[in-house]
Amino acid sequence: MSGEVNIKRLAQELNISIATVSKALNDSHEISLKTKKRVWDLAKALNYTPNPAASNLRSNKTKTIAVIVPFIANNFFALAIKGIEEIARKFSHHVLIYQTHEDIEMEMSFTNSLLNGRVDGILTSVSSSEYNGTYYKNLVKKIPLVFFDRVYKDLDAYNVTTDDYEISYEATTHLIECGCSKIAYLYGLENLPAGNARFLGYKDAMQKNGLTVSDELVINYCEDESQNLTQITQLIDRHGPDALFSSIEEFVIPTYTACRALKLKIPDEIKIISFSNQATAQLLDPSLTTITQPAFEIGREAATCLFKMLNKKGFGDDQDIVLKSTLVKRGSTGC
Amino acid sequence: MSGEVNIKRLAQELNISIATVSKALNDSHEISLKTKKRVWDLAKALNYTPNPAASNLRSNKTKTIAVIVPFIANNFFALAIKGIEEIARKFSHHVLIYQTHEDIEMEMSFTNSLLNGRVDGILTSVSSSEYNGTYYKNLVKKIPLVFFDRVYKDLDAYNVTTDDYEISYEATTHLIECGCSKIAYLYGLENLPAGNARFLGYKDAMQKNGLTVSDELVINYCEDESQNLTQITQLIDRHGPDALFSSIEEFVIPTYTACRALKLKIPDEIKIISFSNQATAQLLDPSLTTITQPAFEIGREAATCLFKMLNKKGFGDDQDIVLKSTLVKRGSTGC
DNA sequence: CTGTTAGCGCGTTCAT
DNA sequence: ATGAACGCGCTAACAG
Repeated sequence: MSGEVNIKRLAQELNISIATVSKALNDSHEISLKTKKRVWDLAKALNYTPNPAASNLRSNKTKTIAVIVPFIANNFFALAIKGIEEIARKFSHHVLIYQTHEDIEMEMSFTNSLLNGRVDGILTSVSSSEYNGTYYKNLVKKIPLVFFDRVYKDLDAYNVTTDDYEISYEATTHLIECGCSKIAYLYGLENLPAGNARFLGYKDAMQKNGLTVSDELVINYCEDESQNLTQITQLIDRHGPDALFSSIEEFVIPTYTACRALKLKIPDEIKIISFSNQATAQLLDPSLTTITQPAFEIGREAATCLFKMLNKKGFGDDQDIVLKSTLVKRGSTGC
Repeated sequence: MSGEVNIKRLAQELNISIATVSKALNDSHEISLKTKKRVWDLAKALNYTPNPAASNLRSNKTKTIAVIVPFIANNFFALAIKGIEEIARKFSHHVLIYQTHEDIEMEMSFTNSLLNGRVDGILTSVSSSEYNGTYYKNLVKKIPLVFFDRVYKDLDAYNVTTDDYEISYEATTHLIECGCSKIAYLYGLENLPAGNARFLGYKDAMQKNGLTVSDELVINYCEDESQNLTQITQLIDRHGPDALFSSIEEFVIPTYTACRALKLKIPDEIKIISFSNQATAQLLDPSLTTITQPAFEIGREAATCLFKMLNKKGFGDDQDIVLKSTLVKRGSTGC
């Protein structure tokens, strides 16, 4: 019944002008309370909701933000998105999702398609496949943008990250204190600041403790998952490390699979530590010592940051928000 | 530079009318190829993209779909969303995400906010907290809607589900063939067809094999996770089942925690089987026998189904798409 | 306090 | 083959 219900319709039924209805709906102070009430009541009765396209067109605001991530089906990003969604709802905004599959071409294609006013702002965790600083340098001038977790440094944009260097340093030191001296490093996110910082934290901790960092003990993540298993198995076979430091969660399954296949006792014969969420860790026995990033909070912080930009409540001059990760010590490091 | 670029601007620069530009951009057959080329070239040169709000307003199409799920940070839904996003991109559509936290009020509030033309269609996996058939009965008349995984039956809407009954029957039979006779059931999604079907599959398999289904061996999922652990521990303590059938992944961690605490050897003293994704199962040792739903494919199928509706390529009269789950047999059932 | 008017950018008549 | 004119639903400037 009743076709579409818009302000015109409300105006007709109430015998007042369209403009008055519009103002009343927006609770303008230049409309009498009596008129407002009449409008509100009818609006509610007819289940009126403003047409978003029309008001976007007019106001240049979409009440929509976009989230661009490498993957959705990933513990970290799924949690981050959850956080973003909750903040967005608090600000009555809608959330568009895009996944790049680590493909920078797709990433650019998505962001470009968002520059025509489809969204008010963008939250992005960039692809690790390649580094295109100049592209983003231009982009941040065109649309409010916040980087989270996977960021581009030196860009005059807001970054929400975690203390990758510090926590890696701490974790490595922990392994050393547990008696390890030959610690292999499973290197992920090599093209990104986060990956580099993690590796640096490991290296510095090693050197600080008089241990040598050898290339032979470092494996780089390979998208072909079976390759990772092979690499890890070979590394253990050939060099017999007494610990494995996995810098990304993707290494956890191949690491455990390799240790099981080689019948290595964890933590007696080899200790393991990994960046990983808690749920994954809880499933392992003996439980894995983890570095857990506050993914949910990162999402919330990043979104909050974006909404501050949108509301032009320009905050301090600090463009970097750094959240703390947690080193959750468990059985697998044996202390 | 150059302010906004819209068809007006293109028209001015080319000294032709706005209408011609509009038609050229839409590749209308009433425009000469020569003119089209000029328009396309300039459009590309100026990086023109149509203003979505304006074209939505005019065409009543948004090229956007909404996905409503209970949780985002959940293996199943994250994978389903991944599938949806991929299909949406294939059809050049954007994807809005909403999470209900199993709250039916929020669910209704979201869907209501989408009825004013913000999206072309909705994909939803409904909340398990309560059943509101009449609400959805009306809703499906107002907007193209596809239910996936968590559906409302008898609604004259398209449903994409899995073979819950059959796979539960199969899994229970497998346990029985492994020698189990006292199989406890961890009941999830009690308010939904999927939950009921899973339970029924278990019950039927039990009865078919002459085993009794006792209330004492059934636990209902409790949102307070610690409660689940307590319940499971007590159940094992008091009734000593020889197998646990977990009907939702959320039961896996408390189940394993309980068995570890009670020092029960899996699978020698107790066998475990659970609905769960493969990644989770791989982390467990001895590995968990799982019922794995094709989450990614469910997402893809549901989205494909929605786009068929949108393109009015009305398909067969079959409103239900049922995908097959997989029983991945592993060590934990001992055969 | 209320109404009139003029667009926002685009697509679609209907003329020419 | 091209253009003029109108309107989608809403907001904002200005008048009264």
